[in-house]
Amino acid sequence: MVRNTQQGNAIRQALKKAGRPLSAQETLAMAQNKVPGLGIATVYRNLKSLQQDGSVVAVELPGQPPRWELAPENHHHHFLCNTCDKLYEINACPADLQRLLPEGYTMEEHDILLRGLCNDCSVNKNLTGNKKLD
Amino acid sequence: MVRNTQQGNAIRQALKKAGRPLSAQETLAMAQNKVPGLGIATVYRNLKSLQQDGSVVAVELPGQPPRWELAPENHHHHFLCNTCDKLYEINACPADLQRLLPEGYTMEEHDILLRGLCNDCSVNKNLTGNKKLD
DNA sequence: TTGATAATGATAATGCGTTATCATTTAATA
DNA sequence: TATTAAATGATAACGCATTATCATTATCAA
Repeated sequence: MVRNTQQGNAIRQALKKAGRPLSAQETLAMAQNKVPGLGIATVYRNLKSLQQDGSVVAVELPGQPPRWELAPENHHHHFLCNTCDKLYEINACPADLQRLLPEGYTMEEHDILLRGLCNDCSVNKNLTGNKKLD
Repeated sequence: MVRNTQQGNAIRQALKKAGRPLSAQETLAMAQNKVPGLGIATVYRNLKSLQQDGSVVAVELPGQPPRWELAPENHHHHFLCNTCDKLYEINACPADLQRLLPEGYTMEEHDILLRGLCNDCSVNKNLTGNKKLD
């Protein structure tokens, strides 16, 4: 029998509020704003069961541990900021992927990850000393 | 002072002959055809120094350890076969990636990984009992 | 050929993300 | 409210890829 716990709620709300895939540590940090004593084991436990019931999806990245996002409604990709290391959702997809395939190959899925500077980091980069934000 | 060893040669030849990025284990297996006693530590040692001198590049994949390929001449992407798990080079690139970016974002790199069945596995899939190859 | 030492092979150790353990807490039902 | 067992928190243990260790081997300049 599944119980409605403060910790579980805080974790789900963190993912929802973030609106982007979170790492286990990011999830912990955000959910601790609601439940200060929250432990990392509980984060992993909850992410795992949310993934198993289909409400959360793991986003695998090249060369780093997965992040988790609420089960997406639409096909989409991601953008990883080289500066703040946040992962963002990109609601778009290249049109001509099939043409990249060599003869005889069959494409079943595709992973696309764009990297660079997110809006926040692009803005901050252009600020000089006397123009700092907050 | 760098020495020219059978093991080092076998490892470089394996990468060259394969023509696709190899995992550490794949590299070991292929190079052992030339040097049967080869150990995995030597594979890692050589891959690391080849990477450091720039003649080999690590290919990071989502959710799995890296593979290594000879330093590529052209920008390219990869195709991972869902059946044989081999990684292939794809010498093509989508044209319209910039348009995927949200306002204010700056793209610096992009990773693209196509998945599905390679030519060999596509062919084998369509063979019935009495039509087996080799 | 020989001597110095770079490189190797076997394997123990490491790092790190994740999971298991278990005593304690807490949600939910009676 | 008391009861029961699901859930939690602290942390030890695990899995696995990679690296360090060290005795041994093999390269190569003299």
